[in-house]
Amino acid sequence: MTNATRTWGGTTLADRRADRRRRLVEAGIELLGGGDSTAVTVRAVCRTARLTERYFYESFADRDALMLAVYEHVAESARQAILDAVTRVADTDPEEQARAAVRAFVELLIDDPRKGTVLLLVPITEPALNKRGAELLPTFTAMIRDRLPDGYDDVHRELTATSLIGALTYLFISYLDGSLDVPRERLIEHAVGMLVAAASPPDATS
Amino acid sequence: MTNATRTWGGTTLADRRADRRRRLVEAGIELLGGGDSTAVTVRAVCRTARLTERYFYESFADRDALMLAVYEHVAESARQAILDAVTRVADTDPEEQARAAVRAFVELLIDDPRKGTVLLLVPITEPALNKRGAELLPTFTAMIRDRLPDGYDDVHRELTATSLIGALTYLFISYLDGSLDVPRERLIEHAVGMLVAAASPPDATS
DNA sequence: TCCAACTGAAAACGATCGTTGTCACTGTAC
DNA sequence: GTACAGTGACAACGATCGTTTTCAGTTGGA
Repeated sequence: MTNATRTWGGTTLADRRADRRRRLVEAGIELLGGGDSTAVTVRAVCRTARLTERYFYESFADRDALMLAVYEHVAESARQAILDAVTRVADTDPEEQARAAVRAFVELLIDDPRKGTVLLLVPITEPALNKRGAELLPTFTAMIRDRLPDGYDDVHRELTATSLIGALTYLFISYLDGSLDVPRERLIEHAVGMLVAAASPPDATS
Repeated sequence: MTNATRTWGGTTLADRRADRRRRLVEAGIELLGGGDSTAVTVRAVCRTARLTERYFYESFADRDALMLAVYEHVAESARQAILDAVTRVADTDPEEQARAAVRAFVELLIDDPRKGTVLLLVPITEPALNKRGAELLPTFTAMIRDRLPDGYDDVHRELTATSLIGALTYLFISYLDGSLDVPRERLIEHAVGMLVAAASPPDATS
């Protein structure tokens, strides 16, 4: 049996367990960030984290549990980054808030492209995440749909929100893998422009 | 040694070989259409095609060769469907041509959702296709980029074309997996509307 | 000091995969 | 009818994977 209070090497068991878990998740990000989810084997994760398989199953029931934890960890950091950026400019107009959100997201991807890959590519790639994991994009879609003006019917709002998320996702993916070679500021401005245009109420157009 | 002219069961060797290859590709579409590329094992393909492994390697050097052939087959059918639809209305205005192209593509997806999955989802999923196979989306992107009005600079056109492809792709993916529950005609009209709006020259906007 | 908890490395197990090889059988040409 | 190309079912091989187990060493509390 284990003893959570007993100290070992200056730390408690719970601390060491948490540290090992953190290293495993970080190793998962590192490997999953390469874009090839088949490279994320239990052995590779353990080797990257400099741990043995025994400690893998100390923190995760199976490989899928790690996948889920990795995705959730990255998604949570993205949510936090966006939320922080928006609340930091909560007293400005909606366009400025959209700009702050997009900028925070893009800078997160640039600071750590692995996270961008995990966030945008892996939910589609990995069967373990197809069902339970890929809830970030639908969440964003619903957020945008609910912020669209009332001038349109529900179908139009759903179509517009879905289109926006698809456009933003593909923009970021292309920017990440280098196939979209544009200045960062132009990318941000374009993304913000689409959001703002969609948020403005309909006037003369159909 | 083989003898291509000798008849067997009323057909020549070349005919039987071609027929077996066709059945293998069809089995690949069937399995890959499920969205899980790991389900496409050599054994599963052969079982679906009611052939044995020996005939698999008669037509394909290895598993990746089949993957490529499946993708190319589906992509070619999509290209043909779009091209046929556009040429059929070659004498109408560009908006009507865009409508015909989108309608042809959407109807292809509806007639055979497996093809839509292969076309839109698999190039990202399957490592064997990440490099060589996924050339359909960049091709479409370039096609759209070159058809955008001259009023913008190259960066804007690149951003707009990429956004459009991303939006269309995600729209179709969402429509295919049922998460975008809208009437088919609305989907087509929305897609056409985006294309037409992007193709119209800039006026008062930046 | 002694014992039990903890650690690290690696072997082992069963499953599945891609790929190749074997073997008995069937239809066709001569 | 005999030899042989073609066929179909399946075993076999080596590799890799997820997962479990073993085992020798190390650390800290009693």
